[in-house]
Amino acid sequence: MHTMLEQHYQRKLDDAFGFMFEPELMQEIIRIGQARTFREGDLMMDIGQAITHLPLLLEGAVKIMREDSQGDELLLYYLERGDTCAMSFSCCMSTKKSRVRATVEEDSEMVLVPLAYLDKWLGDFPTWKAYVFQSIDARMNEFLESIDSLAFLRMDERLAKYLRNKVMVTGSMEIRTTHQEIAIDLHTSRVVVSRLLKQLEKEGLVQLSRNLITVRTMDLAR
Amino acid sequence: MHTMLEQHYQRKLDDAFGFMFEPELMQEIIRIGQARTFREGDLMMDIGQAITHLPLLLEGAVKIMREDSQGDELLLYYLERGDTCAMSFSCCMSTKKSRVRATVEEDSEMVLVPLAYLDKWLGDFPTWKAYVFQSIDARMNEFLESIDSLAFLRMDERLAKYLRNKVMVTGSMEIRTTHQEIAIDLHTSRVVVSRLLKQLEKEGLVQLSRNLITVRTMDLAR
DNA sequence: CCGCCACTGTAACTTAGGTTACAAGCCGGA
DNA sequence: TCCGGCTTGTAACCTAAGTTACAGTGGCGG
Repeated sequence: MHTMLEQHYQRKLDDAFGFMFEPELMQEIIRIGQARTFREGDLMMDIGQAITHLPLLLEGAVKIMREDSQGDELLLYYLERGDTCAMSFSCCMSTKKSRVRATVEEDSEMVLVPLAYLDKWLGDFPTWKAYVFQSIDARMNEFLESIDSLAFLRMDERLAKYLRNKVMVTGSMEIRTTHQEIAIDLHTSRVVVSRLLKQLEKEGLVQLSRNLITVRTMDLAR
Repeated sequence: MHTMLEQHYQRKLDDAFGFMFEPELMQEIIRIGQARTFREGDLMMDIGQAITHLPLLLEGAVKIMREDSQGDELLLYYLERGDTCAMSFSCCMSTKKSRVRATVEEDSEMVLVPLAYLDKWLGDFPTWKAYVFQSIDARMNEFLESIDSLAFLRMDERLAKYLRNKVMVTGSMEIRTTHQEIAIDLHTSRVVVSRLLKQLEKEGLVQLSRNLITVRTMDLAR
């Protein structure tokens, strides 16, 4: 049995989705959804794990990664406020197993909706349908972006793009991370990242210190 | 004004989609769709071109490629009988511009449905909805496959995978193409392809001759 | 305050893959 | 039949990126 979302979450839900969903759908989400809070570093979903709910992100950031059989990883994209996992839609019709890993990048709040409702709402709420297809579109674009980067860019360009993206997602020019972290996200080695970062520093584009990269210009290469 | 699909296409439509769509939907497609035939090498759709119709493939194969601003290309996947362009679904809600190039790999027949009907049918026909989401799921999987290959495989493994895939799509162990063609699809250089193919030949996995690669075993490197 | 550990810098080396160059074979058309 | 263009093979070379090794440094816990 369900209890309605508490005020705190209702307000945030409204901030993130109120402008796009019709009131009846918002009511439905409040009635059905379960609120969840995650802390930075939490593993929200792993590869192969069964998908049972759709997350609607109210706050924070979630990092979506791919991993191969050898344990090699690659960052795909971030989910932010107003986003959801577009792959759940199609999973819900077929596999129901996650093909990606989702870890919490910044403390996050979200509302979880059981998969069963997704389909029902498609017919009931036009704004839900629009949101679903818009999410799928956004994710397909992210995939194409990833493919472009991997196929067409050199590592220094991928690094610059990564930093730019990180600034966008966090909204800060101060990137608090280690070279090792970046190496994992880009699927390269720490030494390579240090080398290329040092190059960017020599060009005056960033400033390096321990656990911190300060971006000096969004003009980062290109 | 529309004329109904002629018998020839109706039969093929039934072969490719009859088992999955309800009769009312098949009737609707026959009433609305326009049949088209393309020849090998034809450019069906280019990047930036407006999307107005959804293609339902009855026969043949269509190669989907990505291109960057410098004109560098990369093969994404093939569409075959029973397939459709999943990206059109989401395009239809937003951009309406193609982000990929579609060229005809083998002479193809298809039925084109104006985008306006996609949305309508979603509500009217459960099998259509299932097909749409299953197509999206399949394409997302292809994207993840591409990303995995680019991020985690060496060029020799990507080449082997490419050849395996080509055998699957064409249903023949004889691959009629040039090293240059392969180089474009994998976004590498002809010399590299020749080098690696020669290696595969030395290992007894393929046999090379002019404009022809004969695959000797589907065991092509794992 | 000391010692440890995580993080960073850098050198030296290796390797995959891209580039240039050229020779030779095949094939179709004049 | 001969020419020219497309295709393939291969060598020699270059560059980006991965690897190994090690030194220095900053911060935190004991």
